[in-house]
Amino acid sequence: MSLPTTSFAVLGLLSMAPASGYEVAQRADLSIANFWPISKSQVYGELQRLENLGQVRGTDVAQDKVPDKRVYELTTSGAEQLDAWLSEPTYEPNRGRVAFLVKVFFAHRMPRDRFRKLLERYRSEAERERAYLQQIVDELDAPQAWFTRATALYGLRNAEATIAWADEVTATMPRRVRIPKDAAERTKQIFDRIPERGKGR
Amino acid sequence: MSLPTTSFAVLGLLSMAPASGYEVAQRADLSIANFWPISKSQVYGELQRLENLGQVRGTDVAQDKVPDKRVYELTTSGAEQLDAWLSEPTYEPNRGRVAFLVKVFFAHRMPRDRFRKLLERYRSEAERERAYLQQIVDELDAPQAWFTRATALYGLRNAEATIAWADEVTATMPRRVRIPKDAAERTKQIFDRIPERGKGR
DNA sequence: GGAAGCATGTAAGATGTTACATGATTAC
DNA sequence: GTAATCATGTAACATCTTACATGCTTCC
Repeated sequence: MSLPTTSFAVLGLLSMAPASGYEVAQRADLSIANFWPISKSQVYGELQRLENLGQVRGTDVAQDKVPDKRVYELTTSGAEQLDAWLSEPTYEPNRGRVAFLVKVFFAHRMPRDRFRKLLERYRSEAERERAYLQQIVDELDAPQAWFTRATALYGLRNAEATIAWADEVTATMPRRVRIPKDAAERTKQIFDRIPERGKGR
Repeated sequence: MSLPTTSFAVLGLLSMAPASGYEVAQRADLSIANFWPISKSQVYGELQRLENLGQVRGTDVAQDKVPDKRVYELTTSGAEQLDAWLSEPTYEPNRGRVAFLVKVFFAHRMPRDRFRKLLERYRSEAERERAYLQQIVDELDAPQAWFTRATALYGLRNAEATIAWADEVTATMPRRVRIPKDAAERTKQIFDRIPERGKGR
């Protein structure tokens, strides 16, 4: 029974310093949210599960003015699990879902100009993303921040690639495309010719 | 009450030709699975919902040797909904989740060599992906396949970017990195300096 | 002094995945 | 002649998101 990535993300966040659920959620938002967002409720759920599994230990802390809280810290077992997971290769089962590509795939159904607009819009969003990540990368130009910077750089490079892609397809977009009735069949045949991945799982 | 991307994906797949749930699932696997995977059970669920909403119409078809099936087709309303969705800009709420980056983010916890290996491994998976997509892009070099090709190209360009990123970080990886105790605080401060996105939703 | 935000969390619901069921048919 | 695959699907479960609850404090 293996845990999802989110569990290990929570362990990782706790490894920085003990924290309440609220604080873990906040920390997640300020660190890994760009490539692994976690909602508040998920954090609470994970903490409970991890406590039952003996990987974190929670202690109630009374406060006045604000509600009491339960502060969690890693147990040695938890730290071990985290480290084991970190150094295992990742299968990456969640292949990137990109809703926009669904639109592209069926875009022959819409007027060409409209599609052009969509693409432009998508490009501009990617550009915003790029600028945002560029800022972060710049801010993180310090040796102790190397790992964090590397994650931002990943996003940055991919944003750049997305922008380049938008330009590339905009440039090569044909005036009109006739989709034959048997498109489904044809696509099937094409994928049948391709080995290695088309097939299940 | 707006529907998720998956619903529209199913509408799109039916727009190619009427099909049973089984066939829709198969079609999904052979077409959009690389950027929007849908499991069989999800297809059945969606078809039912869409039928209740009057966007598809199902008719039972008896067969011998194989089980009877229910074949679905778009209604006019369904086609309209699909087209409306297609030409709306996409918010893209599911920001790409990349589990590997969680490992990178906490990689200061592991020996440098081990991390190097991980990165190498990740790179080689990206390379396999790249090769796979390159094949598809090559096969799809025909005018009627332009849209499909564009989607594969997206994946290809991103795979290339990922490979380049792996090389880039491998090259600049420092020998040793000391993570200060107050790393969490510092990161917070950095993100506080960055406008526009650090803050929730 | 009312609205918004902070500091805790819980509950309900939507989405997505994995495992199961079943009879025919092809594959070795 | 057993094992895998096809052609239908259903059921159970795990994950993730959105909305709600509550008392204090700060903002305008």
